[in-house]
Amino acid sequence: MQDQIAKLISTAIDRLNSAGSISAGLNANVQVTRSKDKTHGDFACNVALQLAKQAQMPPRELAEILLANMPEAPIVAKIEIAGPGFLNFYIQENLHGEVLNSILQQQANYGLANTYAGKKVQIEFVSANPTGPLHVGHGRGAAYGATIGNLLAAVGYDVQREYYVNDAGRQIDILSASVWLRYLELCDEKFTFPSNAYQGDYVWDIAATLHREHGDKYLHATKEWMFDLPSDEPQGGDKEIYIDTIIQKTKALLDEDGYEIFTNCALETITNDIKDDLELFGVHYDNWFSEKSLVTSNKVQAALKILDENGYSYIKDQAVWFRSTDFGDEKDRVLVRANGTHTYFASDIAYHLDKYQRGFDRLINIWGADHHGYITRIKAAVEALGKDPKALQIQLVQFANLYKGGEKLAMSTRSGEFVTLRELRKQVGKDAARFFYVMRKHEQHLDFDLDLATSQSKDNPVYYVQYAHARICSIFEQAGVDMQDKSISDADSEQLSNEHEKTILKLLSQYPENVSAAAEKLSPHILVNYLREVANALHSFYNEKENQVLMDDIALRNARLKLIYATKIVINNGLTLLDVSSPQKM
RNA sequence: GCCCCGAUAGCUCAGCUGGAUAGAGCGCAUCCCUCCUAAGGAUGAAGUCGUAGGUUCGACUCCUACUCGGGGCACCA
Repeated sequence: MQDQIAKLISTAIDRLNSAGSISAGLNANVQVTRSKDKTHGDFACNVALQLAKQAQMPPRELAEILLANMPEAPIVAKIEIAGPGFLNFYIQENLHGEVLNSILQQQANYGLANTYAGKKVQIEFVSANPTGPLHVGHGRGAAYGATIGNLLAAVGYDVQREYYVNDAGRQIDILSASVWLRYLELCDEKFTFPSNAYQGDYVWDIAATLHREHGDKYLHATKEWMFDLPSDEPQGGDKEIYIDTIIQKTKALLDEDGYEIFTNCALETITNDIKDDLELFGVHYDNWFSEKSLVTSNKVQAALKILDENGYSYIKDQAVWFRSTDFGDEKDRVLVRANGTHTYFASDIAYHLDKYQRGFDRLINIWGADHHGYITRIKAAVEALGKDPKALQIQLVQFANLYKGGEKLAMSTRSGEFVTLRELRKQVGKDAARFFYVMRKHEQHLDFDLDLATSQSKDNPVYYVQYAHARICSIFEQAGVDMQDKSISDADSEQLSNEHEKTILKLLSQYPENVSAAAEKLSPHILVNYLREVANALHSFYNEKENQVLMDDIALRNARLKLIYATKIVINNGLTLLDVSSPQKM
């Protein structure tokens, strides 16, 4: 409808230009917006204000001329000029009810668009290190990424959701050593656990599995390795140096095969745990990409070679550096350390090269806000590899703070005292968690109120929206009418004439544009706010006594059933995009 | 020091790529079930849109400086 109106205006402008009645040729991108205020009609256009200068005449006068030159259109009831020169469009009354027919026909497809049909987008998100269970900090990225995926699919994109598994590197070595040490403790060895090792209980669990399967096979008495060690942090030493030494000892004592058994068991256990967690959180991936695979297939080497060939790397202090300052970075970055191992950055470069080679039209990375310093360097690398950095979009998600009883809950990963995503899900449920995580703009800090998320009242936005859906189902149950019944789809929507009904009709017609706006801006909160508005309109309608749906006037009753059925479809479609359920009963 | 995000009603936040009297929820005050789930609804009070300039016919929205929060600046990932 907006497009049709925009066309009317463009036509008017074209006519003026070709008639030469205005000295300067007018040139504008016509924007038609929904009127905020009912007294301003359904749609408004400010083009006369924009073009006033070009046309060298007062905006109101220009608006008059445009209006006079506008072609007739059956959908428009009337056009008014208002305020400083706005053109206000009123849509034919009977057209408002048309939206119900299209919703009932399209059902789950209502609101979907094919704007980006044929385009491939990849979204990489969460990608937490497989060194422990997901915690609530990862939850927001997971919810955001999954929802963005749904939204982009809704506007036609072919979406691939990917998790980059950091199954190589130092963190994994720390994990393997941590497991081995716990294993030793299970073998009744006594020593002080390193301060920088992974402390969580899940490490014990993995160690227990290995101990059950292999008995004492990998036991080495404490005195075999507890010598020539630097001091740990609590003793005034460096915890990093200390743990690195422990890793070397672990590798030496276990030899390659034994070490691999510990690493693989830890990785497999934790990765499966993460996968389960995400599945239960309604987050599904199309691909799990292994960092290790980049190493074993020599893709890291290959990527570094390209950088070198393009003249963007050099050797200094026995390390290989990337000349990222050529692309605006504040300093050059190390690719290969003096000790010969490549940095995380190096494999990440290879990973991004691989993504580009897989032929996506668009790449989206979702990172925690703490990684923002990394953006310049990865974009620099992409450019140095000869790829277009503009195809890569990095969305930063700010932190979420949990509140309970008005108190902020603290959390830290390494200490093992964190709230896991699993605990959160068990406490507030998947629906509330997913909804709350995307309720706010992603670049805004999020206060996640656990008490509110679990409360069963209108204060809780999830319940509020879900309840609207349940209420509608309940009315149909009371009516004893099947939603699919022909009497509903054939009902005459012109029966719907009061303010509550009109408000709902208008809102329902706005669903598609809300979906595309949310997708366009990668902003699920737009959809969330919209659904709250729809729920509000429904509850408001419901509470008015004269809006009683179940009544003797069959024509009006059926029209209202049609209205709320369409509302149910829209709420369900919207909640589905958020991976939140639409209960029939509550 | 440099970089990113934020600052809008007492609180938590919207405000659509500048537009017509700045919106919602909570909280507060008053009210609404012989009525389809009160897990709800209605009405009202409440804002110098962080500060100071600038661009514009028009600025919460764009630009500059500053103030205050949060985060980041590794041969960690």
